[in-house]
Amino acid sequence: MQHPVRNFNPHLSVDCVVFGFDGEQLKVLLIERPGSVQKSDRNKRYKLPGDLIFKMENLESAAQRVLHQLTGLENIFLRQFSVFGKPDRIPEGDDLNWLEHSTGVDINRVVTTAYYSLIRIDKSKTAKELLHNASWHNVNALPALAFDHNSIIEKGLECLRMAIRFEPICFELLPGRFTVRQIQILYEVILGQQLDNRNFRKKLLKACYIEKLDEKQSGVAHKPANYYKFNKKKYIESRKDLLYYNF
Amino acid sequence: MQHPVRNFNPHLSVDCVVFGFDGEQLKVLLIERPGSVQKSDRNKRYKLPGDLIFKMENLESAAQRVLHQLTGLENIFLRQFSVFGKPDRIPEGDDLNWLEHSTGVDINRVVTTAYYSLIRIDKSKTAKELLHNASWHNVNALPALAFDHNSIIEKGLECLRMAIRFEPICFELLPGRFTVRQIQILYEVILGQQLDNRNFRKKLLKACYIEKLDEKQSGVAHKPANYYKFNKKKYIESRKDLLYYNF
DNA sequence: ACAAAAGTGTTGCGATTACACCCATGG
DNA sequence: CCATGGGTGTAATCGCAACACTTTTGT
Repeated sequence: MQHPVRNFNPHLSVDCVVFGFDGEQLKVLLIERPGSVQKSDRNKRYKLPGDLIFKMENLESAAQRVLHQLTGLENIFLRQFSVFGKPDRIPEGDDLNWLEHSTGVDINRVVTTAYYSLIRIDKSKTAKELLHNASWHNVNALPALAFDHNSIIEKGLECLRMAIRFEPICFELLPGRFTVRQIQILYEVILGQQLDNRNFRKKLLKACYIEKLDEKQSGVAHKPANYYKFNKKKYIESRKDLLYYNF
Repeated sequence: MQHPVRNFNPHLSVDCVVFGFDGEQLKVLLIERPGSVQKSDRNKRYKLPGDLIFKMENLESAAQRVLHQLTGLENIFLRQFSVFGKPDRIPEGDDLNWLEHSTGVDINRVVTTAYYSLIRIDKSKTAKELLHNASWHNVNALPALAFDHNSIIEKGLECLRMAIRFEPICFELLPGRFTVRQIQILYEVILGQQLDNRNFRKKLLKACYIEKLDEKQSGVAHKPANYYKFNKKKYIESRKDLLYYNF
């Protein structure tokens, strides 16, 4: 938002649902709008990270730009999942005023392309280092957000749920080495359901791209868990001879 | 495209991949651009049906509008599947010239929201009744299209393939009553693979929303096939107690 | 020794696959 | 009576779900 006004396309934006996992809960990264704390929309002072795009900017680049500014990371895992373009999605009044004020652009309608993004909380700037107005929120306990951002998150989460059934993208949320338990909890919080640990383990470990490391937890007051890593190359190889449709 | 120029939003369009099924092949509806037959882009004279959207128009309404003009149908089955927004997706030159000329709008970049749509060929206007410049093309033998429309179709088809594995949306492509064989061929052409007819039949008919009718084919030189219909109400009912995630 | 989480196998069931012949009709 | 596609059943296999106890460590 520090860019010259004339470079923005006033009709197009991107919004990012940034998921993170702290080991227990699925988190979403929200921005607190600076000017909005005072008034009646106190309960809508949070929004998704996002921005208008530059006139000649790629949509995905715009999303990467927004996330880079926010987290300091590059090449973030991003997936486009929907477009939100109802003419009234930005209600007249405070939301609109804020947007026009903060972008300096006369806006009559914005279509936003929504991405979800998976990042490792430990790799991104820590809470204190994040831009002062960004913070992680539990996905199950979100405040009422600006614009239609609650529904964008809802839909993004649905798409994430669908996606993890088919592709091992969860690993984007985990540190490079992890225990089976960690992934299981991650699946559980994303799917919103408990999983049987024996069956989960079997299913997970039979995948050739999950590599057992020669390292164990230490300093824990119980049997230490083995560490594993995700081997992306093997995964991509294995996809080649995978038949998709089991009809 | 017969609307006053000033109502268009010059940055936003919708494009529709309209699928149809003639009993043998999966078809896509393409538009022939009027002015473009003469020159070097003779091989790119086809495009997807689509249009810029009005300044205050809903994206999906815009898609419905485009399809209504084209086919005469209302309430067409539509599903948004992606956004295409690379700044260079409309190459400088003929494509751009044509677009600026035909819309009367000065365009520097268009982001298009892509929908796929399923229609019953028999319900839509017949080939002769369709706007003179629209025609059905075999999805496996498409010409080189304008803009990035070939990749839009490709992705739309992928999404359709994914979708029919989970939802009985195929019926949108079939007449109200149909034989098992017809659906099987439809699945086969969408998935691009042969299916065992005994297994297919079992799987299909155990679904409670496929209703056997008291009608048979007549006038065929073999055992006449029974007709079935799709009961949408029963389908929606049955979804309620369906558990999605079989993890 | 105790608490706490890691790790391990088996069995039954339901779903999926593979596969070949008889049936009803029109010509 | 023949050609054509419609319609049917079974057996083997695979994958999934359910389920409880032993192991390893720190305190």
